[in-house]
Amino acid sequence: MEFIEDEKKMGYYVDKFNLRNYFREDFFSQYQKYMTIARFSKGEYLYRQKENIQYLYFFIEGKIKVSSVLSNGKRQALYYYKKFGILGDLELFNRSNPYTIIQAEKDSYCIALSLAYTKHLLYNDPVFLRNMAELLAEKLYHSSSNFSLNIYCSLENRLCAYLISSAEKKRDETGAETLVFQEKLSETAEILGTSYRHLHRTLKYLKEEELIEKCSNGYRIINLEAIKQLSSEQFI
Amino acid sequence: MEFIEDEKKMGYYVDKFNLRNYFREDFFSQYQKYMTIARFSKGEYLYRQKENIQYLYFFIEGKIKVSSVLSNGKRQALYYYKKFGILGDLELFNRSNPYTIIQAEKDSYCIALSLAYTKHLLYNDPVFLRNMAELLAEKLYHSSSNFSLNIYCSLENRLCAYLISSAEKKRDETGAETLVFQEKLSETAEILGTSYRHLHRTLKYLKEEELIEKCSNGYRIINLEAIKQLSSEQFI
DNA sequence: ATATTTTTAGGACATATGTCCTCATTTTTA
DNA sequence: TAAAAATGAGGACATATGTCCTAAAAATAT
Repeated sequence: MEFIEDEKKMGYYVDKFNLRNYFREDFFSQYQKYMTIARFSKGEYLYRQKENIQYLYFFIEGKIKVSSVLSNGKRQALYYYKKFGILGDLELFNRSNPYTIIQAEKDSYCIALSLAYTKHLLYNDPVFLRNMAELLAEKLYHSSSNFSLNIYCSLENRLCAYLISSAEKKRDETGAETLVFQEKLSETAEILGTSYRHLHRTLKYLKEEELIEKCSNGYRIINLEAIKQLSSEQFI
Repeated sequence: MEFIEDEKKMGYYVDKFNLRNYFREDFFSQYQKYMTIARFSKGEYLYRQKENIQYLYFFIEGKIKVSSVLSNGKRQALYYYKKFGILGDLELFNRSNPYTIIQAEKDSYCIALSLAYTKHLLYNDPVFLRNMAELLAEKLYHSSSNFSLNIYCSLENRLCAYLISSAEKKRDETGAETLVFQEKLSETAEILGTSYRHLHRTLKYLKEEELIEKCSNGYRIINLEAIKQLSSEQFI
């Protein structure tokens, strides 16, 4: 990690992502003293297992992977940060040391809030604490849903849910707008907790059933309704 | 739910479970005005989906099941409250309405804190908020670990982890202390997210490998080391 | 432009797990 | 105590998913 001193850019981000909203208004100037822009190179760790947390990060740009690690060395990807988000909430409040690794997948930028001199203030800042509780509640809900989804639904269902959540609108040759899925398949397999082989097999089924079709750089969704039905609309 | 007015018992529980520690000391008397003992009959719901949360509960006694519901009507048990714990944290902070059902499995007692008149105070009580954040962080960590465990480990591994966590010390005929697992198998299958059939098959394997043995009212662990090894020591 | 690496594609086979049954045993209810 | 219901036990078979390989296609480096 390297720090980038750039007050102007910093101010820009503070406004863009409404960072003031995360804290008590009258505390903010205190916190601001300990905020810097941080840059992580591809592959670098933001937090490692059993390390004490030193910074809370507001993710700005790049791509960051959260995964848990098993003793056989395998990693289960839990989440990817691609849009704005907060990193370190779990680590800040969880006293036991979680077996989680957070690593930059691309060069990434965050706003780092050093905890050394601000922790006591943050622990007495109800706005911040409420935001953290909401964030954690949201992540918990996401994690529980995911857990149930994994237990009850076959990969076909989970894949459909994932297709919907990560496909993006693109124009095809004819100029029509369609949803196209362009993630790397190995990464998708990791997120879905399955083998590449099986993911591929399942994509083939969906192709054969004409719900998706292969296109130059990914898969195009051609029967969105059917995919929605197969996906997590499993949840009431 | 029925309320039980019993100031004496209430005071006893407040002390026994250190409920004062969950709040700002000088706010506590305010909260106390809105606390009562609540009794739920077997089968009754504490929270249902899409209902607004009215009480935060401190679970005292009985047994309460948390589960998520899929559209096919199936429920995935997520957690059982058997010892002291707090209910409603997720519901209090999660704005979206989660697909979660919380139901008493046995007649149960809680201390109910009505939120109608205390919410604004709780939202400005850093001690409470910090406790909630810690609780949510712990639950999130538990849920994520569970998720990874489910994805990477076969039922044999998960079952071993569960055996360890829920077996209890008992004396056998000779007076020696051993660990005995006495949960209902159908319930265990639900928690582990598997079919009764497969759970049973897996217990049989463990029996054949002489890690456990059938005893009058459950299974006795006879090779704890081996079970530990198969279990979540999967986690580094 | 060619060589090298990464990604996509899929065959063959083994294993984990689910569904559906049947029956014995235990617990609960009448 | 007898009848009914719940729980435990397990056979047979189908399906989901994993592992291991091999090869084509695409992306990247030399």
